[in-house]
Amino acid sequence: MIAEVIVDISTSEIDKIFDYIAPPELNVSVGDRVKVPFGRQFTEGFVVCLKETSDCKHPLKPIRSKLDRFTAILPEMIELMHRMCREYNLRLVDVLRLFVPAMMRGGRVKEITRHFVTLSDGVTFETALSSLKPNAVNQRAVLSVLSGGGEWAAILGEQYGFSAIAALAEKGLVTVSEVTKRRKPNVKAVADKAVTLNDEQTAAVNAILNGDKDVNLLFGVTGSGKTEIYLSCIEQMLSAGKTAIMLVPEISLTPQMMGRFRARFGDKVAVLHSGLSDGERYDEWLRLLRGEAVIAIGARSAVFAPLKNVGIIIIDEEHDSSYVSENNPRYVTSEVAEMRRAYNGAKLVLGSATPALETFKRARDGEIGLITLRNRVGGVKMPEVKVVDMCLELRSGNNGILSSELVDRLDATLKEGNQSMIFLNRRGFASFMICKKCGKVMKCDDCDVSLTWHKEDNLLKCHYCGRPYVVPDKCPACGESDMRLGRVGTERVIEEIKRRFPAARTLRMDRDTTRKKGSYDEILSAFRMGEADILVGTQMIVKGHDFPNVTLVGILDADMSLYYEDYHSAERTFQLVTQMSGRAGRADKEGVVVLQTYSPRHYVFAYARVNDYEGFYKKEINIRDVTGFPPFTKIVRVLTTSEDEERALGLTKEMLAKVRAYQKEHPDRFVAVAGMKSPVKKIENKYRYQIIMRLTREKEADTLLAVYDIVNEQDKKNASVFVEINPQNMN
DNA sequence: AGCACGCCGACT
DNA sequence: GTCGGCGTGCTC
Repeated sequence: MIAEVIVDISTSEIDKIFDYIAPPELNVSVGDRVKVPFGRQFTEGFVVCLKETSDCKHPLKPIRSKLDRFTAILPEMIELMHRMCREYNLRLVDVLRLFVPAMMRGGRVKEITRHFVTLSDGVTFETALSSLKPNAVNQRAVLSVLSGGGEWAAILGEQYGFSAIAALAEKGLVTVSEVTKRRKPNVKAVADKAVTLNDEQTAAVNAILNGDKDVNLLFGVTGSGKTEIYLSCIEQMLSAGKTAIMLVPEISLTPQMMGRFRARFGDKVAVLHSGLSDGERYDEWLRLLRGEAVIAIGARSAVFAPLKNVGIIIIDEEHDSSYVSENNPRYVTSEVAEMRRAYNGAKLVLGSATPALETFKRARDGEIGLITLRNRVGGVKMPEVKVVDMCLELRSGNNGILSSELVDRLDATLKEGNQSMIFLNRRGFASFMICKKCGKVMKCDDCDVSLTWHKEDNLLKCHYCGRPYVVPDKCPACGESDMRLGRVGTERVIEEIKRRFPAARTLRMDRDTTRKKGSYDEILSAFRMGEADILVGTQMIVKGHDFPNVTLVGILDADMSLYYEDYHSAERTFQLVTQMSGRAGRADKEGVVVLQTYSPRHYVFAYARVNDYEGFYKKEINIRDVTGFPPFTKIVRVLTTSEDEERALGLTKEMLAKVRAYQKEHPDRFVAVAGMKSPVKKIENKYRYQIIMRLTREKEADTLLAVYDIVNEQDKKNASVFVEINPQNMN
């Protein structure tokens, strides 16, 4: 028997299938991890196929051994690997590595074994006791503990001494057995109220499970009870003997969220997220593989959960950008979910209050089902949104960060004893240029996208067509010379608040204050417990946490994401404002949102103010259509990195020439092609150059393959090239 | 990724 | 004369 093996070394030169002899006594099967001789050493590898003959010219070497007692990779996942490699032009190994816990590779797995003591077979408490000397006090004590069932040797030993256990074992009265113990993440179940679904929810569950579409968008405002629908769907799938995968954004994987699943499903749930130790992660993964757990809940990588017979995959907050992995094996979670769904004939649910434009378009086009939830559970009202024009503030003499409206409301909220949240929209490192007087933002004439300031050459550049612009010394619209680069920090906001409200207790949450593990939850629970009046933070305070006493939400510099250099910016801003608004107010307390902007008349705010997603969608999708951006086109970025700048530049130029030649042959397939330095020129001592192109829908799959071919045929010594479709950011 | 093979400079 | 520099080529 011949085994096709993929060796666990991540280099493009080695990323191919190698044939090995599979000795019959090893009983190798597809999906096993094996140790194989490779060159002059031994390496780990994955068996991806078994066959009778090999067409390899060299003599084959035999597989040395199996690495695990179980088959680590399901046949379904081997097929998924091939599909992902084709789709995203990835390395086989890189994809396989996604399928197994990192700790398993390189022989680092340690199953914790503990010694468990029981009375030996055929020995009763009484007979054992009678055979002991009366002065064997500790041995007698151990026996009395064991009469009520077994106990861990560590616990018995600590209390009565290990010699007592050894003595009893010596006499054959007790048996010490090695038991593998699972490290279970500490998840406390929270009280799971027996909830009866309302009519809308019942209809949704029915549509998901029995509707004519296998993929459904569950579109419902925050608070419309989506989680309850998920739980109910999963419950029904389990009783039909199927398994389930529940995906949530990393940041929403809070103890409360997991607690709810644990309360409903107990040990059938396995949790997979970055907060687990390697050991916990491995054990949870193994519980899924062995079928001891049948629900996987986790962040995007949980889409690779080793579950057989998947009945339903749910992606909550479907629009969240964390579902697209940023680098190396780059994949889009919903697309992978669709592949697994198709394999198993399962259901796929995409849930969101603010779906990605592309998803909503698919639903409107009838490609996937659309299930709309119109009502909030308990009839909670959406808060009132006040849009404050910061240009007016400036003109009336307030050039601070906080508008007078926000200051007044903060004051009132403090006096009422309620809490406020202030959200600072500071994303990425890119800076745009804005006029402090009229709010004019520098944009590309060709692309209608904000320009980004490049420090090294002091130029404004368009990230989509590469066109450079000179930094203006005065505003082209109003002549004002006070142009600024947008960017404020959370520290400055806190300072400002301290200055105005010395008595207010504040908490700050951003990347700096949450660096330490667990500090994220600490800050949030401190705020929930009322230990502070005002929480100031970046993106991370946005996600679904319930703070019953928050009645005021301030959004500073809403323009920051509006004029962020990519075409998503309006969509992102809408999502942010909508979600942030969802934090203000509860059934018994009405909430207010103060939104500060230099562009008060921007259509995003007009729709966000009244929570009109569909209105926003119609407007935005039309703009995308006219300007030729996704979902009507595909943006492809070919990023080349190398420690040698000349090498990166040379490779980029070479590939650019080939792309241009291809473009000449098929002009109808391209909107634009440009080559440039990456906005962040150097990361980890590697120079970065990129080619950005926009593909029309005309034979886009073929064009993409052609681009992959151009990349793959390049000699990539001392450099690496990777292709990204619709990148989330272009640093 | 490793590791060997291979062909040129300063050392006991 | 040798030890050792790391360029490049191969791994079923």
